[in-house]
Amino acid sequence: MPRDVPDIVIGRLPLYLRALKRMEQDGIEITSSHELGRHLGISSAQIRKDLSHFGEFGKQGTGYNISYLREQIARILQVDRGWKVIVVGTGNLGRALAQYRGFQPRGYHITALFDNDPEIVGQRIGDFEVFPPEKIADVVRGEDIKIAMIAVPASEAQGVTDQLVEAGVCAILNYAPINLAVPEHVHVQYIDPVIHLQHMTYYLR
Amino acid sequence: MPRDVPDIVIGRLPLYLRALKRMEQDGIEITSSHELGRHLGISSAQIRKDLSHFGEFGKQGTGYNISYLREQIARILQVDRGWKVIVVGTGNLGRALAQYRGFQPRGYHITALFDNDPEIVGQRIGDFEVFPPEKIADVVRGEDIKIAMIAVPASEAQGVTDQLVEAGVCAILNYAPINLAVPEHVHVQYIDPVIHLQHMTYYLR
DNA sequence: TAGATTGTTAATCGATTAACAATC
DNA sequence: TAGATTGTTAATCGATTAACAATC
Repeated sequence: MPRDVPDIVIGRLPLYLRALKRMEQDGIEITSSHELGRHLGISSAQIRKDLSHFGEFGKQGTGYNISYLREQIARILQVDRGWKVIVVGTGNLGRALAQYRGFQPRGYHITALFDNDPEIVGQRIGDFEVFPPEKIADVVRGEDIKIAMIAVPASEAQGVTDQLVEAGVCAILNYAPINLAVPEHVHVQYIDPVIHLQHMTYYLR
Repeated sequence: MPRDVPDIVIGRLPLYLRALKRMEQDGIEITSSHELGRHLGISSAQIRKDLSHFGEFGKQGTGYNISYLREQIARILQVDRGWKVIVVGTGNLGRALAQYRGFQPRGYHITALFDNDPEIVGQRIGDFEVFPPEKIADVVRGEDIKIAMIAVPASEAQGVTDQLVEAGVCAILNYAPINLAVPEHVHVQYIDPVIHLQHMTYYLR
C-alpha cells in the first residue's frame, strides 16, 4: 500500500465509492473517468490522477469495470469489512444516529450507546442498552472498538474525547460544535450543520 | 464587499466565528492570530491572510477585539440576522433536525416540515405541522424561504431538489447520500456521516 | 521606548489540469 | 484498423507560509 497519499485524495475516495455503488445498482457495468467525473462534478483528469496513487484499475479504450473498481476502492479504504462503532450522547441526535439505517449496510455497526444521565442509563434505545460513561473503557477494550461518534453538548465533548482516546479509540466523528484536541495518532472528522449553513449564507446576496 | 474571495476562505469564516463566540463566552476580550490559530489548528498567517480579504480588523501590537471581530465576520457571512429554513423528510433524521436546539440561537429558524407520507402529513412534530410536498412552492414563496435541508431517501432527493429549486430555494443542505444536480446559482452542501467514517477508516492500519 | 502583532508581499508548496504516448 | 480511454508527465494554477515593514 502506498505511503503518503495526500489526505485530500483519500477524502475523495468515499465519494467515488458512493457513485460507483449507485451506478452498479442502476445496472451499469462499465464507466469512464469522464462519466464518473460528470456524476461527481469533478474533472476526469483528477479521477485518473487520484486512482494512479494506488495502482492501475482501468483498461485503455474501454474504461473501468465498475464492480472491480468498487471492490478495489473498498479495499483501499478498508471498508471491505465491518467496523464496530459506539455513540456517546443520547439526545435527539444520538438517538437518530442509533436508529439510522444507513450505517449497517455500509459496514459500520453500532455496538453500544453511552450517556451520563442516570435517568437514561439502563434504558433501551432501539436495539441498544445505554451505558454510563464509566463503562466506556471496558467496552472499547472488550469489543476492540476503534471508532466513536460524539453527540454530547459542546461543554462535555473534550472530556468525552479524552476518555475515548485513553480507552484506545483512534477515529472520532464529532457532532459537537467545538474543535477537539487529540494526540497525533487520533483522527477526527467534524459535522456541524450550522457551519455548512453559514458557509452557504455568505452567497445569499 | 469584495468580489471573488476564494470559497475555501469563506468556508473557514464559520470556524473562526465559532471559536470567537466560544472565547467570548469564556470571558476573553482580546485575542491574536496566533492564539486563534492554536485553537483551530491552523497557522496565524492563514488567519491574517483570510481576514485581509475583507478589511483590517486588528491592531498592531495588540491583536483583535473578540466581540468586534465576531460582529464583523457575522456581518460578512450575513449571519447577523435570522434566516428561515425548511426541512423536507421527517424520518429519524428529519425529526432530529426539527428538534435540534442548535439552530435557533445561531439564527436559523425552522419554519416548516414536509413529508410525502399521507400518514404523517398533518401530524405535529415538535412545534411544526407536517405539510405535503405539493405545499413546498406555496410556503417557499409565501415565507420567502431561501434555505432548505433535505432528509429524504437518496432515491427521492433529486426530485425534491428540483421542486425546491423551482420554488426559489438557493441553498440546500443535503443529508441524502447522493450528489445533486442543480443550476449554477444554487449552492449545495453535503452531510453524509458514512463518507467521514470511510475517510478515517483508511488510516486505521 | 521595547515588545508585540498586524497586514501584506514574495516565496514556497501542493493540487489541478492539459496533453499525449501507449494500448485496448 | 479507427476510435476511445487510460496512466503519467509537465505545465499551470492557486493556496499556504515565511518574512518583515509598519505601528500600536
